[in-house]
Amino acid sequence: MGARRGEADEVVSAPGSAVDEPAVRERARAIPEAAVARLAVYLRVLSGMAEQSVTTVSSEELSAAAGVNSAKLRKDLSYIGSYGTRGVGYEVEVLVGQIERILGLTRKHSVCVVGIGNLGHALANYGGFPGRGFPVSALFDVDEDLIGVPVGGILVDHIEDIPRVCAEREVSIGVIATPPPAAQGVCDRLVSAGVQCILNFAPVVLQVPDHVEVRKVDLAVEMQILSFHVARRADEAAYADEGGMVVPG
Amino acid sequence: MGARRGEADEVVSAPGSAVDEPAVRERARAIPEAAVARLAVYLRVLSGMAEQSVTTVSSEELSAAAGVNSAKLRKDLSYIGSYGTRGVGYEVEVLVGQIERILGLTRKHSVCVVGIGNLGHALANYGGFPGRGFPVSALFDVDEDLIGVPVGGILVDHIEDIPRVCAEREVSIGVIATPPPAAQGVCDRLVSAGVQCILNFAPVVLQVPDHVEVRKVDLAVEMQILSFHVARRADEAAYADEGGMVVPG
DNA sequence: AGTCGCTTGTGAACGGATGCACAAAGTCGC
DNA sequence: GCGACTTTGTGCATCCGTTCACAAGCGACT
Ligand SMILES: NC(=O)c1ccc[n+]([C@@H]2O[C@H](COP(=O)([O-])OP(=O)(O)OC[C@H]3O[C@@H](n4cnc5c(N)ncnc54)[C@H](O)[C@@H]3O)[C@@H](O)[C@H]2O)c1
Ligand SMILES: NC(=O)c1ccc[n+]([C@@H]2O[C@H](COP(=O)([O-])OP(=O)(O)OC[C@H]3O[C@@H](n4cnc5c(N)ncnc54)[C@H](O)[C@@H]3O)[C@@H](O)[C@H]2O)c1
Repeated sequence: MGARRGEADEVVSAPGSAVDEPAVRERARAIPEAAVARLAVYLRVLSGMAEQSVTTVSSEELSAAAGVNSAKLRKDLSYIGSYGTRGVGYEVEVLVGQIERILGLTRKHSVCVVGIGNLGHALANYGGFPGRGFPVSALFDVDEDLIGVPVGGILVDHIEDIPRVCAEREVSIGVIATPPPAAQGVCDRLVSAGVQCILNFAPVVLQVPDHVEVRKVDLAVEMQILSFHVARRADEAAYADEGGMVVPG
Repeated sequence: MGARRGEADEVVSAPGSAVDEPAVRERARAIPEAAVARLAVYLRVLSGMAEQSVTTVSSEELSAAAGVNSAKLRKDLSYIGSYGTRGVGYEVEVLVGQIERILGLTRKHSVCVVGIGNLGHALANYGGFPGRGFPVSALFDVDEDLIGVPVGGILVDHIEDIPRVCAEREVSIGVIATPPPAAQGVCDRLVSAGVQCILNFAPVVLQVPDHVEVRKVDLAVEMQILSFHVARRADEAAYADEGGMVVPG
């Protein structure tokens, strides 16, 4: 989620509103964020199964393939409706369709990448996005040597042209791959151009208005989390040595 | 802090049962996973402040810079100890040191990258890892044309050599940037070589033994989560239009 | 010393996510 | 058509993480 300025935290549920139907609202808006992330994983696994002509799958099989608990998987699927058959399982095609519907993948989402350096090149050349409904349709940089150069089949435009090009190509997701100091400025430009979703690779905390959704990918943070686990494990080992733990086997 | 009026309130938490908690003192290192991730972010913000010669910072300032709630920040910091001064704030240097200690960053963690394609090249060339205590010290691929070629100053080795090279260079973190079908095999090799932490970019669910820590970066999933929010927002707008919703001021 | 204002650190309440366990609901075999 | 078997969908208890609110502690100023 995007960082919000001062305090004003947005309350998701409508307060004292008179007539409220929390239970059976046709489209459940109440899907937990964590469940959404897992649905995307299930979708990938299911797509793979569909390619191998698997027609039905049980929660046990699917959960194993996705690396989660089967009860959790069933609960996740229950958020989007009841599409299983008791005693049998789920039809792969149906689940794929329903998850795509919920994730909004029935519509194409054009992507732009800003900052065509090492990472930007890799992203622009990556075939995995178009294949999943996220065509990369615009690239931007400030480097004059890059402007007009084709990368992954798309010409690089100057960031001054973000508003025009994003509007023309109906960009709905902006990916930031610039050096950290440039990220906030680029972000502001994207927001001004009407882009409401941003994926940020620069290790900075972006400030955005409430209506813009930001997700970040921070590799240094990932590594530091791994480092923490190494350290913790070392601590535990030390404790086990000293505190007399019985090693099995 | 919590001793309300009467001081000898110690025994408050003794609900009935007699012998129940053997694991009270085991490890004070019970820092929630989510807090660890945020500590890494605080560390980066604090490092930036230190560079600008900021010496002290309040929880309010730091939390704003890190994009979180100030109470949450204080609680996160409380997991690692009490290093603040009431009425004043925290000393930047002290916090940096303590967070580094907790995250295990006092030790260098050598990294290897497997799969030197688009993404692997970007990672190998990235200067942000060495600068944060994660030197990239080995690269692997299967492509004969790449073996022996220097990328980012490191020669690419064949994956057959993973055990030897990883041992020699004391690699503790393995990064997987191969095509999805190769990822599990590479993962198994890394695990056999003693690598206990893996960062996976391939969109597959890796199976590993319990003692190995895996984190994944899945860009397609990130985009699909963004897509979900776009769809949800569209739904809400449609609902507001149709169902006469009162927009709060 | 007193006290005033500021900020930390933390109980406690809350809310959301997880996992268990089981009734409901279906299929299959006979 | 019936009963046995399988698997879903979910109520419930639990756990984890977030947020609030405030006493305790510190420095500054008088
Ligand atoms: N390369 C990696 O593997 C990697 C890994 C993790 C994070 N990152 C982060 O991703 C970002 C990009 O990394 P990189 O290695 O590709 O850097 P890079 O230096 O190779 O590329 C940065 C690109 O951004 C362009 N740029 C600079 N200012 C700009 C602006 N104001 N508007 C638009 N474009 C601008 C530059 O011209 C350059 O082409 C950095 O923030 C980096 O910290 C990179
Ligand atoms: N490029 C991106 O921006 C991007 C984005 C998201 C995810 N990914 C994922 O990252 C991975 C790599 O992407 P890429 O674009 O760099 O692919 P790529 O095809 O450019 O590179 C893959 C590299 O892996 C090597 N390789 C193949 N089999 C191997 C094996 N068994 N052992 C070691 N190396 C092997 C190939 O020789 C090649 O050099 C893929 O799984 C992809 O889905 C990439």
